Amino acid sequence: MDGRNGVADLFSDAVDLNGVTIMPGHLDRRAQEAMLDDLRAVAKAAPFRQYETPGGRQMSVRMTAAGARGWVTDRKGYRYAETSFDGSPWPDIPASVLTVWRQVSGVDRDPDSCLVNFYGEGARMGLHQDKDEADLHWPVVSISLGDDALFRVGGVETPTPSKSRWLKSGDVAVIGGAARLAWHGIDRIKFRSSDLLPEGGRVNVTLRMAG
DNA sequence: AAGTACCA
DNA sequence: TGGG
Repeated sequence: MDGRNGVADLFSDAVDLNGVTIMPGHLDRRAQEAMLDDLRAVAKAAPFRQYETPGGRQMSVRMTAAGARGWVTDRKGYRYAETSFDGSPWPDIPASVLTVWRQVSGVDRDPDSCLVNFYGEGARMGLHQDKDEADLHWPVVSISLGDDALFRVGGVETPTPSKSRWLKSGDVAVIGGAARLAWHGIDRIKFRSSDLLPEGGRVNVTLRMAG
């Protein structure tokens, strides 16, 4: 085991960041625009909202989801929920998003959860582990759209030492294998560094098996 | 418990 | 700006 995801070998320009595989420029502009259209439809059905952490602090990132389960948080804790806060089921995961999972995840089962995170000006996400999923052997796939984002990846046991890299629109990352529980976060974005979103900001899509 | 401030 |  070299600490990378096996799928990295299929992509010649893959970059390793503490065991997380990044595929720069995986999606071309046309694919990014098509996916963004699909995500706007998701957000229309299940609007972005700002969640509160169990400690009572507001997250700067706005979130929604698609698929059977979406991640939510409030003062009671983090959890996956089968409905959004208004009680309606999450929209279906768009086909454009599932296509990316099938290309890079290295597994033959489709994800049941697609989290959609919007980073406006000044938004960030502190270092954390994705460990609320029922079975931690499935990978997590992350797709970046819009503004550049400084992605930080630490270790599996501890957040530090960490390495960082600027993610660009169209980059795809796989958090799996030995790095599945790696600490990771977004230090900051370069607001309006991309013109994909006319309103500015970054959309991050993550695919996973939650249940 | 997915937060910031702040330091070099 | 990177990092603890």
